[in-house]
Amino acid sequence: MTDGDATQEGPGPGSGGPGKAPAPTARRRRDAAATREAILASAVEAFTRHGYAGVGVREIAARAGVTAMLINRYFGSKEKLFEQAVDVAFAPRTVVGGSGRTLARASAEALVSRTAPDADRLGPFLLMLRSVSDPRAAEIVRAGMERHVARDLAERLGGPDARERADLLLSLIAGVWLMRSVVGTRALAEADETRLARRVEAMFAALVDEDGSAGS
Amino acid sequence: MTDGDATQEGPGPGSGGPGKAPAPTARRRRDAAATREAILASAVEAFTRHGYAGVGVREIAARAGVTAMLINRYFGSKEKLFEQAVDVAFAPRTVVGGSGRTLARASAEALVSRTAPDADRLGPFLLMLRSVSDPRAAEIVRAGMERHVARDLAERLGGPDARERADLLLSLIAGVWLMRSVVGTRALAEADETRLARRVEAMFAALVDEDGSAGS
DNA sequence: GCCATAAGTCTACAGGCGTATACATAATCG
DNA sequence: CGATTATGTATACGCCTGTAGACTTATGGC
Repeated sequence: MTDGDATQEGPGPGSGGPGKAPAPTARRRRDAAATREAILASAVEAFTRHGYAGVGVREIAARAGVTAMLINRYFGSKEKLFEQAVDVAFAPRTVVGGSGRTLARASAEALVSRTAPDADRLGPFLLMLRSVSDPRAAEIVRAGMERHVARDLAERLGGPDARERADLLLSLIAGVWLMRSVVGTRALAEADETRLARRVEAMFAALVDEDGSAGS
Repeated sequence: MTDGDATQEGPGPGSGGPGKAPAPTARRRRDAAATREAILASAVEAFTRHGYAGVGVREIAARAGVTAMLINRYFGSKEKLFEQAVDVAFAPRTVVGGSGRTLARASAEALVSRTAPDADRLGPFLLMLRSVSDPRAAEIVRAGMERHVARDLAERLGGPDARERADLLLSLIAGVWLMRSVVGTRALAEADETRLARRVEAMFAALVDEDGSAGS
C-alpha cells in the first residue's frame, strides 16, 4: 500500500471545469500496473465492507481515483474483478496458524481479537459473509476458499476426514465473524475476550483432537 | 415478448381461449387479511431464497398474486415488510429443542438434516445469512434473533454466561448453514451425515457442559 | 518538436429499484 | 337498486446499475 490513496475527492471529473484541479493528492502518473493495483485494492476493501452486490463499480473506481470504465478495461467486468479480489483476499494470509493444539488456541485468540468491536473488521471472512447472498459471488467465493484456505488447513489438521473437519472449523470461524461483526449480537460484542476465546478454543479442540479424549 | 402478465387473466369468460389456464394462484376473493398473509408468506420465502437486497417488491408481490403497490399499502415499505417477515421466520419454530445433552444431540442432527443437499433449504438462518449484507437488514435480523431465539435458547442452556454461550451455539449453527447450504463446499456437502452430526454434536457439547467436566 | 499510442474520461443506453399519485373495480350497506 | 368504500391496478418519477462506444489527454520514441 505504498501509494497513498487517501479518500480524496474526485480529481476533477467534476462537471464543469476543464479540470485544472490543483489536486490536493498528487495525481498518479499514468501507469497501467499501478492503476490496476489501486482498483484491486479498492475492490477488496469495498467488497469486504459492503459485499459484492452492495457496492457499485463507480464507487470502487472513485476510491481508486479513476472512472468506472477502467474496471471493465482492466478486468472485463465487475464479476471478473470480484474473482481477482477474492483471490487477493484469501491468498496471502494464513487464516489459521500452527497445528494441533496450538492451532486451536492460536486460531481462537486471533478470531476473537480480530472480531473485536474496535478492530478493523476487514478480512476474507467478512468479504465472504457479505457477498454470498449473490449466487454467482457465492460460487466464486467457494472456489477461492477451497483453493486457498480449506486445502491448506486440512493438511495442517491431519487425521481422518481432514477436509471435512477443516470445513467445520471454518464454519465456526465464519459463524463467529457473522454473529460478532456482521449481525452484532450484544452478548458476543460485550463478552470478555479472554473467556470468549477459551470457549471458542474448546469448540475447536473438539475437532482437532476428536479421536482422543476431549479433556481441556 | 412474453405475452402479457398472465398471472392474472381477466375473470370474465371473454378471452375465448379454450385453454383453461389453471392459474397458479386461483384468484382470491377480495380479502385484505388473506392478501396480507399471502404477501407475507411470499416475502418470507423470497427473502430466504435471495436475501433482503436480492429480491424486489415486484417479484414478491407477483408471487403473491398482487401488484407491488399493495406491499406499500399493507406494510408501508419494503423494510417494514422485511421486519414482519423476520418475525414470522424466527418466531414460531423452536430453533433448537431439548436441554443439556439432549440439546446438543438433537440440534446437531436437525442441523445436519436440514442442511442436506436435497433438503428444502429454507428457514430463518438462511434468511439471515442472505440478508445481513445490508446493514439495515442486519439490524432487523439482530433484533429479531435476540428477541425470539437467543433469549429462549439461553434459558434452556442455563449455566454461567448462558447468553454468551447461546450466541456461540447459534454461531456454529449459522456457520454450518453458511458453508453447507449457501457456499456449498464439497467436503461438507458430500460428508456422511451421521458422522458429520456427531462432530457437530461434539462441538456443541463443549459449550453445553463446559462448566462440569472441562475446568476453565 | 512531432506523433503514434497507451491510458483515461465522457456520454449514453437499457433496465431495475422503491414508491407516490391517480385511477378502476368489486363488495357491502342503506 | 344505487351509492359508498375498501381493495387492487396502472402509470410514472427519480435514482441507480453495469457496460458499450466515442472521445480526450498524457507519455515515450523518433
